[in-house]
Amino acid sequence: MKSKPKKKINHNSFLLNVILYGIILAALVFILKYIEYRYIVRQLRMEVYIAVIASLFTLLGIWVGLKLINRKKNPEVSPNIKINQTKIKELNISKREYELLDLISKGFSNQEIADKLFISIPTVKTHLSNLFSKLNVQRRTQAIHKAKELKIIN
Amino acid sequence: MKSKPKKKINHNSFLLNVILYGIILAALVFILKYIEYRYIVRQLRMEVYIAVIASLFTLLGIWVGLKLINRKKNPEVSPNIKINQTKIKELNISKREYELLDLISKGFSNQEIADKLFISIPTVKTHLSNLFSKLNVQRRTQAIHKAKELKIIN
DNA sequence: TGCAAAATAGTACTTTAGTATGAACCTTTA
DNA sequence: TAAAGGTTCATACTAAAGTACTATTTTGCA
Repeated sequence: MKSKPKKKINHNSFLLNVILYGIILAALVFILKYIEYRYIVRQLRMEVYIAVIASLFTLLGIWVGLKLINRKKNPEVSPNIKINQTKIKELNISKREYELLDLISKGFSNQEIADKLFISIPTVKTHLSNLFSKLNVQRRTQAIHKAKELKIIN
Repeated sequence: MKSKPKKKINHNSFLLNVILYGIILAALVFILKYIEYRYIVRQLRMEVYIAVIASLFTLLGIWVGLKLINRKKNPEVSPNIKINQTKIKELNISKREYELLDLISKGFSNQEIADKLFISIPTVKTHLSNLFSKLNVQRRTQAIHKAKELKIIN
């Protein structure tokens, strides 16, 4: 085991890990077969045999599960959370309102939003006013804070 | 299997899951034993037998691994990033100014901040005005956005 | 101890934000 | 086709935020 040449894994390729897992699995099967033929009385110790295999492969499975999770987590870079679309619908926030919510969270003023979206300032105010009601807040900063808490914006 | 009374799991207790896993494991072992005595020619199909057990328990292990991860992940709430203290010093943001920055990011108005810190509104405005200069912004929403980008607040 | 930075406060002003109300217009759908 | 929801705009307000000074008091540190 120790004399086995180290396989260097310097990039997190999914395929590599699958292959590695396959090799380990195959190796374990052969080891078990080997043990079977040498030490185990076939009929009597079946339960033990099963338990050993089950435990080993459970651990392997846990390891694989953790690996898979890490693969998913790291590329997130963490500040980007999946947006809770359900909550948005639940609060009856319209597409346009959500658009404005996103813009105020980026620090734009009503004037800048109006220019950006080619609408008038009163329209911006109307949208925001409605949005604030739906979020149950009074100020844009509160809206931003609450929206982040509810995971409806990043 | 289908007639089995549903076990309602309404709280995510660790112990419960461990017990549940134990039960499932035990059940699988028994099922396998049963299959063994009925359908499998003992000596010849050993490899198949091992493969089945290994696969099943690997899947179980993956499931358990994912469960364990979820238990660990959710309490993280994830948006908490390490704050870049260096950047704060670099921008010459004072302790009080940083305090105000944190409060505006939580949606508080000048009046609320004044009440909370037992200072006057003009003082709040002075601090914020100075803070905005240092962050090179004009509005509190911009300040919040920029501060998050610079990782000096969460 | 004395100085610089920080914290506090004030006045006066401009700008931006937010509320309330009414209304027109456009899709979508019952 | 009429109702409903969404988007748009307007007016007239009030409230909050932000700027630009000046000035006093604290406080940390060389």
